[in-house]
Amino acid sequence: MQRTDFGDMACSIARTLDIAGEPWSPLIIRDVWVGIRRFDELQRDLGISRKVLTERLGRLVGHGVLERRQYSDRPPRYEYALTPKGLELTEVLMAIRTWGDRWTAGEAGPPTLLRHRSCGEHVDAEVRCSRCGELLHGDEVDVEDGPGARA
Amino acid sequence: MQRTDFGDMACSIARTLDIAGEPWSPLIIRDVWVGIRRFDELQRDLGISRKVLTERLGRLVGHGVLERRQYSDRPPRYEYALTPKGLELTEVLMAIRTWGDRWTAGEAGPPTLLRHRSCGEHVDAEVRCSRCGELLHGDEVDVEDGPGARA
DNA sequence: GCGTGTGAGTTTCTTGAGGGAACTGACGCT
DNA sequence: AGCGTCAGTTCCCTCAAGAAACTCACACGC
Repeated sequence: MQRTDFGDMACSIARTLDIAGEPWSPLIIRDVWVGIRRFDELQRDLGISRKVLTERLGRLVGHGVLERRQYSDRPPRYEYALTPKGLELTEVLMAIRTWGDRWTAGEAGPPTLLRHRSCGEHVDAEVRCSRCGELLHGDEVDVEDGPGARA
Repeated sequence: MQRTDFGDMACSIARTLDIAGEPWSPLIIRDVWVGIRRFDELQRDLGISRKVLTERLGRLVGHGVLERRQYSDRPPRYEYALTPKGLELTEVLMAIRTWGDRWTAGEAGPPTLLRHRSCGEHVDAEVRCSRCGELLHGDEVDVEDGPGARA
């Protein structure tokens, strides 16, 4: 958790960051997404401190992004899985990945490829307009107050 | 900057977070995007400490996401603007906003509306497949190693 | 039954980033 | 001369991140 609380700002970006924007949280979600679900696996893969991992997992579970479930009774063992809410966050992660591939990959090329099962191809995520389907660019939209403004 | 350096992980998400994932950075980019470009405006709007704002702006400029330019000669006054690299990050912000609207807005409704100039409507950002154009869901893709894996 | 190993955390300690508030410096206004 | 504005700096204090050791419940091999 950051020092400042983003959660009660009247901004969906700030509120999302409050849930999943702290350092490590997006990477934890990415790992769970690609199948790294157990505490020790996560700790090793990320190089995160165990204390912080505990705290982040608890927070993400608390916000309904991850679900903790027991996969062994004796000994008691747990793993984490994405909830539907968490699964939708992967769309944001894919958009981030597109940007990172474009602007940070360099000579070596992208570290990962995404294969879309329904079309079978290597694909990228694109951000498009929900009405006209065109690519949505930041300089082609106007941000206006919505009903939930000034919370 | 976080304690741990995400920049040299072989992951476009981690690298992107290293550039723009620290606390406050996405909100600074959002503000510049919607026209809040000056130091004092940003400080007031976000409630961020001036020290941290200075540091974040410098970092974002250093990574080529923002550009600092003088808009007055005497007295010397500066403002910040998105570079093309920074402007593309707004697509990520719009995807984040979609998620936040869906999962955090509640009764009051979304704090902001996005009007797409080319179609004139209030729209949302959707994440779609670059090949087949379908909505791209996290559970419909496989993540494979790319050429830049294992950096 | 005893030592070893494993998974899933806790605890302790140290360091350093974030928050707050005051200060600086160049200039404009009256 | 004095006040206000913008764009930062500087200072101090607190609290979160990192590292490493410790705990606890159990399984396994001998």
